Amino acid sequence: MPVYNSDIAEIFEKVADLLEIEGANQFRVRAYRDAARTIRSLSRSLTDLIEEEEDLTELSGIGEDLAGKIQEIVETGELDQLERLTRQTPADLAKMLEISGLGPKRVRSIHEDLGVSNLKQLRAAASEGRIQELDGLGPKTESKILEDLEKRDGEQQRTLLAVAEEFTGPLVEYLREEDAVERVEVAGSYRRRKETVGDLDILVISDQGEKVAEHFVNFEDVEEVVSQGETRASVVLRSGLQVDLRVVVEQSYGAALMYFTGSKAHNISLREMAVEKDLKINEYGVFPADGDQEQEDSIAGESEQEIYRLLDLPFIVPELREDRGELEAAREDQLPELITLDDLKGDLQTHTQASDGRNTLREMAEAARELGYEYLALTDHTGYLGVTQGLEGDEVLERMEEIQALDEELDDIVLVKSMEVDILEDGSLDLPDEILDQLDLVVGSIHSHFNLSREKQTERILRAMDHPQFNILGHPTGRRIHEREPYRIDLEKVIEGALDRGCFLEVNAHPSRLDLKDTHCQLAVEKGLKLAISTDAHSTDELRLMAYGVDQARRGWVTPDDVINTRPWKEFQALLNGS
DNA sequence: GCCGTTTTCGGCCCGACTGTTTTCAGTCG
Repeated sequence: MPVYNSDIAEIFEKVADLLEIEGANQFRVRAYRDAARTIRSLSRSLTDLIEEEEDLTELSGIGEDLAGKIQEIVETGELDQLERLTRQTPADLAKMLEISGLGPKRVRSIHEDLGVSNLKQLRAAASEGRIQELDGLGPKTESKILEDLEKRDGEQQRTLLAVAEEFTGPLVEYLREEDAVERVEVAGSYRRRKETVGDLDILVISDQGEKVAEHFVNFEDVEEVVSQGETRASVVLRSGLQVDLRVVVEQSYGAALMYFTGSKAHNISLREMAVEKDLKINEYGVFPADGDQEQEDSIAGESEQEIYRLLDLPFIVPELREDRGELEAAREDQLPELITLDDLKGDLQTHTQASDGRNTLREMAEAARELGYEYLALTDHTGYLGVTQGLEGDEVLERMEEIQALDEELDDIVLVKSMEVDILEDGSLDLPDEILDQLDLVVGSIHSHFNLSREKQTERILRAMDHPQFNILGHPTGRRIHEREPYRIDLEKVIEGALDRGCFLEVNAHPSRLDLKDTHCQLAVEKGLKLAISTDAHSTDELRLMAYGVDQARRGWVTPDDVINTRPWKEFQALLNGS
């Protein structure tokens, strides 16, 4: 049973929770959390790194001790320290940390003074009024705990970026209606273009914070006001999405935008760099470390550029601000020139009415032409999938003739004869060779037998890529965010296999797929593999989803050169033919 | 527990809001 990075990160997070409740040194707790974060954002598996005898202490936030603990987890699947901790402190206490308003101190006191060890007992204690008897806690906190416990039944989760965007427009527009509002920016993971957002972080420039906060909490979609002050406020919308508002004056715009964009890890690293230069960064600006904090003493803060410059760094785009090596790269002037939407010359996975799409071939072609594409691959499904009414045998050949005919008619866009071919359980392709030979582009995808072992699934994909006509592996891990886990594969082997065979991996741009994900893109690029960014559009409207694929690729450090469909048609064609 | 162009010991990002207090601890982002 292989141990995954996420397993190790989870163990470290549990250790951190329990240590925190025990009242351990906060910096020691932070070390475990930092390590967990580093591990989660790693593109390579720790199991492999250990196998190759790499030095784990090279990783940021991993020292001798934690490297040893990682080794222990990889070898035994568990961590002795965690077992010991759970004997002292019930592991269920950690769940109480998730209740808003409860941190380690309060959880500890509730446990020690009331004997409460799990959420059920917490609910009982709260409804019996025993919580408010404790020192430093009162009736308000108690009723808030009860409220949160009730709400948890409908488990809140992160919101897809594309869904969050729907809520953002009207809210931003509403904020602008208030005269005191000079400028509105949506920051946070939204600005970093993360695939999901936990909440929305909105920055407003104004010198009348209180007025703006008041206007904000009166938005028609607000269900609950969590907090409200002179410079910040938090609300929960009817959709369940939390929105945090922060108001600062113009002179602090850059500092506040940086602070509110995050990531938290990136900001902490920046602040540490500032400390080394005897400076202090907060959301109002950059100040001398020991000086006053009056606004006029600010050395920088109006723009993000200015703050980076003060730290001898070039501007770092929000998508890279994850503390995943961007600061080191910036210091060495090695930041990648990231791909943009404009770089793409074509879409390489689309569907029409011929299988499960909504529009006709012609409608798709015209929509792609309007987007300014040079080429478009029409990749309807093959027959294996009953539900999608894929094409078989002669139908495929007829289809290719249709594509060719329309291609000849339209002289300003190339229509690529292609199919999304099912990869069958044994790794063979769902079309006979003589038909595959007729295609200009083959996208191979897995749509069945998701539960094979990691070895078998990897082998299946490698065998499919062995076929000389195979070009692009569609949605390589098969995940659907919040809906379906990725199938188990050894992605590193798949990437190396693709390199060996002259194949490419897809970055599927659909907002609920985004597959490859950001760290996978980064791994592929590091290994020198080229990617295809495709929408998997099932209608003309969905061709516009390309932007999400580009966002994801940018988060994965992808440059235009790393992507095959940034090439003009002739070059692209040559690339497919392996030259 | 990690880490080092002042350090191998002594630091470790920074501020707002709430609820409970009567000056602040705890929580949160």
